[in-house]
Amino acid sequence: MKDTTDTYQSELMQLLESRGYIHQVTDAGALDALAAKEVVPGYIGFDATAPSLHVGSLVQIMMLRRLQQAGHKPIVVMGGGTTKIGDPSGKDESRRMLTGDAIASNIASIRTVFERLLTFGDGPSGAVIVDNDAWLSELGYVELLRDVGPHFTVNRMLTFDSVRLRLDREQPLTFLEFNYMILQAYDFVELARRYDCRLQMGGSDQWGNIVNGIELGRRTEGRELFGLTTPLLTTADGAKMGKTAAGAVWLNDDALPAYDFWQYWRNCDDRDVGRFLRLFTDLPLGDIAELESLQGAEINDAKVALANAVTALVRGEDAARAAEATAAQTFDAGGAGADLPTLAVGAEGMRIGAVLTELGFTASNGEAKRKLAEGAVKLDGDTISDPGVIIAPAQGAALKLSLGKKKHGIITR
RNA sequence: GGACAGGUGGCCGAGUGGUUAAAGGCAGCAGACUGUAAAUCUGCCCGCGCAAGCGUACGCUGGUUCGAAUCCAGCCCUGUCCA
Repeated sequence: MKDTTDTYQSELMQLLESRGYIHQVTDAGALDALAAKEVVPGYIGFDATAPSLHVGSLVQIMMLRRLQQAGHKPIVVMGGGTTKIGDPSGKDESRRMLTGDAIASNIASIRTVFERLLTFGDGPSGAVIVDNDAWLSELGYVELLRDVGPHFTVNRMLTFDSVRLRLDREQPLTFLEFNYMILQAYDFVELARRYDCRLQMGGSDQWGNIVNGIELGRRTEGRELFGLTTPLLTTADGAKMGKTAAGAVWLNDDALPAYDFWQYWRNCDDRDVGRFLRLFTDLPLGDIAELESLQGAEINDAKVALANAVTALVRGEDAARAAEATAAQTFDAGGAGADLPTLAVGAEGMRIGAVLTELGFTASNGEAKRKLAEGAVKLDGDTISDPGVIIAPAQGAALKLSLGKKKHGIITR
């Protein structure tokens, strides 16, 4: 499963392997051979529990992009149907169920990101997006039992981690959730029927679900299907990707400002730069090797390149350029860039603590006062420590308010 | 159904009647050092209030007491063992 880069024939497998996407593959040799001779439609399923996906899902999205770059057909499966059930994997508790309306609106919103990263169309390698609710909700119970039921033994289902963990801990696992793995397996088979889909990809935690689909496909359709998982992505200091104290790093424009998105990448750990460049940008491997080899402070150039490239992909070129320009003005020139968060106050001004909280720099008035006392707050470069200060910019003027070195905002009237 | 053990701040985990907004650790924020990195050291770390101060908080509900996270009763939940 490793060190096979040289032996892969297909562009797809070479691309995935060389950029670090592959954790496990069901039958790497056969998949390689298939991808070398024909267009392979492949899919990844996405959750519809929130109006935006976050950085934690970006590897999967990029993998679909790679699939398309290698000439194959990416299928985005929105889990409208399965979201009604909730994947029990990796959780102790049941997920709350969403209404159909909420799911539909989440899907519409999530879709915008895919439109940036994939090329949709009817061509052989045109991306498609489908909602598994389309077939799952029409499934007849008796029909499903008869077609799929005989191929799953409860004995085996009980051995899956997602199920076993709950049972071992005597936590309830509802019948509804117990069926999740069956529906996901069914998805794969249904996609094989409708789109000739041969490959399912996903995070390493999806391995069991993916293998189920492959087996179901072999038993019901007599077809060989393939599965491929990515390594579990963590940052160099061991945290899951995409979550910061301030919240998730959302992909959608309206869920997180582009400047903050850019900063997330700009501030990544030195040790992550090369890996992230390979996974999340289209830069050629040669360029990446060069950026990665930068030492000391120069590695910051690589971080900027990373932030620019990822932001351009996910948010668009303009957003990336604006974010970079703002960062340069703010950090290098000590000024204030246009992309910084801005707050307009009335003629009567606003107490400084309230301004900090309003900008989202501090969580409460109390925290704002503590930061003032610590000497962390600067107004136009001058440290402010008196919580009684009222900020009231003159008409048309703009003041730069900073908390620490990284959080900067603009106050206008 | 029975017997034990336990439910404390974002997480882990001390605390068995007052001096406890609650030790310690992790996470987080800020300062120093740097490179908007890591590591290290230092400070902060429930909310409201300019402030004096006030309000909430130790599973839930009631009780004892001048005073309870700490004692009592009932209930809910979790873990381990028995049936």
